Amino acid sequence: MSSRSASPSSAPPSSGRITLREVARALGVSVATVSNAYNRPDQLSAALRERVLDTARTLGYGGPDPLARSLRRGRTGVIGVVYDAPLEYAFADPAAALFLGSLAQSLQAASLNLLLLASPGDPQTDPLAPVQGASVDGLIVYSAAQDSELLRAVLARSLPTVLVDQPVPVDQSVLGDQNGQPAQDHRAQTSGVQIDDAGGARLAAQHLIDLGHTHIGVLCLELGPRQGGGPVTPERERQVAYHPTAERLRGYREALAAGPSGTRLFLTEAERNTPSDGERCTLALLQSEPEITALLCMSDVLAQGALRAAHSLGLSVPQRLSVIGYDDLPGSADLKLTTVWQPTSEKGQQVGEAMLALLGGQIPPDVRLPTRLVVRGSTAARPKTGVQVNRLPSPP
Amino acid sequence: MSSRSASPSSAPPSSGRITLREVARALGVSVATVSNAYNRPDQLSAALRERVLDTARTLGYGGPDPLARSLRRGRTGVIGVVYDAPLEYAFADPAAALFLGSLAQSLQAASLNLLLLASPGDPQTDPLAPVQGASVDGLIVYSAAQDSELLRAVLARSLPTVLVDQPVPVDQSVLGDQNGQPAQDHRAQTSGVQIDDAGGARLAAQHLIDLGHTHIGVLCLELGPRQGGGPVTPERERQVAYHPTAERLRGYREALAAGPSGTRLFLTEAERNTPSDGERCTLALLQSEPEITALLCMSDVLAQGALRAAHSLGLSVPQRLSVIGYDDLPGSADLKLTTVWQPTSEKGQQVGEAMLALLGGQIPPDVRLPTRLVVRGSTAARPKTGVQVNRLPSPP
DNA sequence: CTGTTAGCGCATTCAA
DNA sequence: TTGAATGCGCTAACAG
Repeated sequence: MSSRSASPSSAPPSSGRITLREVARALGVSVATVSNAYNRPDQLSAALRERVLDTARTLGYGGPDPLARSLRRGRTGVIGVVYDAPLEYAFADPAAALFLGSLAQSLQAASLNLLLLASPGDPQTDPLAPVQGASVDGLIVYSAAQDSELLRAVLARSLPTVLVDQPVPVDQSVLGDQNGQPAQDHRAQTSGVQIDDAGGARLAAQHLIDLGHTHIGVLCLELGPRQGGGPVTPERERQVAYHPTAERLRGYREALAAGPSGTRLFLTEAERNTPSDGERCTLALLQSEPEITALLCMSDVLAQGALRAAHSLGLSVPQRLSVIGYDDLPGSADLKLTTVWQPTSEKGQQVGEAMLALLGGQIPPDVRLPTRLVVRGSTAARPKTGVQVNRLPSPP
Repeated sequence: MSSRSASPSSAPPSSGRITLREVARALGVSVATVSNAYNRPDQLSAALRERVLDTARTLGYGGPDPLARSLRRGRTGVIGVVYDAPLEYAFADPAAALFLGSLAQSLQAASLNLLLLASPGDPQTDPLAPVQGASVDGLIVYSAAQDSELLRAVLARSLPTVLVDQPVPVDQSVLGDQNGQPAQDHRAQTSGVQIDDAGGARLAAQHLIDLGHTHIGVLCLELGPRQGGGPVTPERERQVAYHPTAERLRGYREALAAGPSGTRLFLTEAERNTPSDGERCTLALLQSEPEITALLCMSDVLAQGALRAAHSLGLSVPQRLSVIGYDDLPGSADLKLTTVWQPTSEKGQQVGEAMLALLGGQIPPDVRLPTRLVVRGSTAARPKTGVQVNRLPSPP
């Protein structure tokens, strides 16, 4: 890759980058003095310090090497954010972007930067390599399947860790120690921040039930990593790997159980959290279940696709089809989307603060943030029975 | 912060983290062997390797310390992305998110991760510290004011660098060397990827002129870092610090110059690239210039705000007010927004590839990507003269 | 195949 | 105030 000479027994300022030592030598002072000029100005005279900084500039020395400094100090000033999906569409989700933005902001206050760690889509490379090999002071897990290798790898690093929208595993065996030596208890360094996923979902489903809907479609986020999408069988539903998905589903079911019997849910799983996938799922769902008059979407992004599908089908919203999202993205108001709001920015901030606390040696309590139903224009009472609800065109 | 004992002359496995050496000692082998077990499996017998890995696990050793490894190897596997704005709203811009996503994806192919480097909003901390102190193999500048301290600091690091939507400075003096020692020529390690900002802008303005509009409002992105926003005076216009803003403005002006005389532009500057700021600017602009029948927005985000403003003012789009955006975000199609498309994802990919090339010691040619006008439903011919175009309600 | 050695570039005791 | 010495934890020669 590079042809840099690697001479073990080398002449001093051989190639490329200038070091602190060379600056010291050029000035005839010790390395400690130069180091102090940068790190402890009070340890030398202002005049000398000025001289040091000056010749450093002259030599083109840009200050202490961050890497060496980190090694020596034992801190990197970097916090890793772990995704279990390729980053390409971590960013495609506005809710994720929002979260990251506020997280970054709260960490910046402590001069910490964010390192994005994503499992590569490429199955060649080890998906654990990023978390295992990152030089970071702490790790934030944005969404990892429960009981996954990835989560295990994160906890195995025994770094300050914050789990977002995901319970902190209590079982030490996640660390997979098999011999006598007990693994360190990661919980001392692990904290969690979650929203009331199930509660919000319950409110959403309740709202539709109150409006008289009896056949309700559900557009699910992924149930597990790299699975297919499509209709959700009961078995599949039992082994949901992503916690938010599981919780929202639970919320929907709870509302259903509390409502009039005879109401039914029709579940379908999106492959990705994108509008176009939401559209595709909606089309498929309405095709196979024409009696559906309302849709519960696990994200506003998916709901946006549902709205598109309704439009292309000529089904007016909310008269013929009610749609509810989740997240309440900025922009959802323009769409007049009824949805479940979650405090995305605050979540980012709380995560940042939890990390800061952990870094400071404290153990912050787990945080649980509320959700709310925001009723806008995309939901209405179920169309009267007897009317032909969905006139679906035959598939193209 | 922590009470870790720092004993210089210490007993071997004192506290906390296990090291490679301790694993070696526990096994009675040399450190090289343990290192090889991780890095060069072909250098030892499978059996021994297994034994090594086993006892490592037993001891709770999670593999070589990434930091020390980086120091030794001279590579970190991290690429820094530099913003000149607080990250909190770097993410708020979907175009930025899209770009970052595809960038991350293309870098992941080479097992590189992205470190987000933003100048803190907090004026206390040194805004250059992040770029100066980041342990990275390369730097990508997403948007920095021309001739800024920040840009200088980036180039001063003499790392492989890719400038996005921004010309590569040719003037060596940006490095600010004042003494005899000439600074290294950064251009050997610097490459640029841009879009045809001006061309797209020209098409947009041309489109409005062709439709007969004569009084055109312009919603500008920030002209320079941390400035006020509001009406743009000619002086301000002459010293635009952000290259894309300058180029788009130039494109608008070019179309104007080529069109019928008498057509006028009314410029206003947004403080931030957000819908609500776009809305605010639109309101202010239409208030002070009621003859405006069309708006050129420098981003779709701003255009979205313009649409909102038009809606709240009761001005129908496009009958009473034409609106053009810039970027063509996913979602803009749903808004039926006429806009200038740019290859955001491809840009990210090209930037990634340029960085990879630089890292490989090559010097990739600068890349220039095309833009296109996408005409949708938000633009139409200028309303007939004589009609009271804007009946503005008095300000609330 | 395995062990020894010499630093990567720096921050920090401690003695001067 | 300043300087000399000691690793942070690891990898890459090279010698055995």
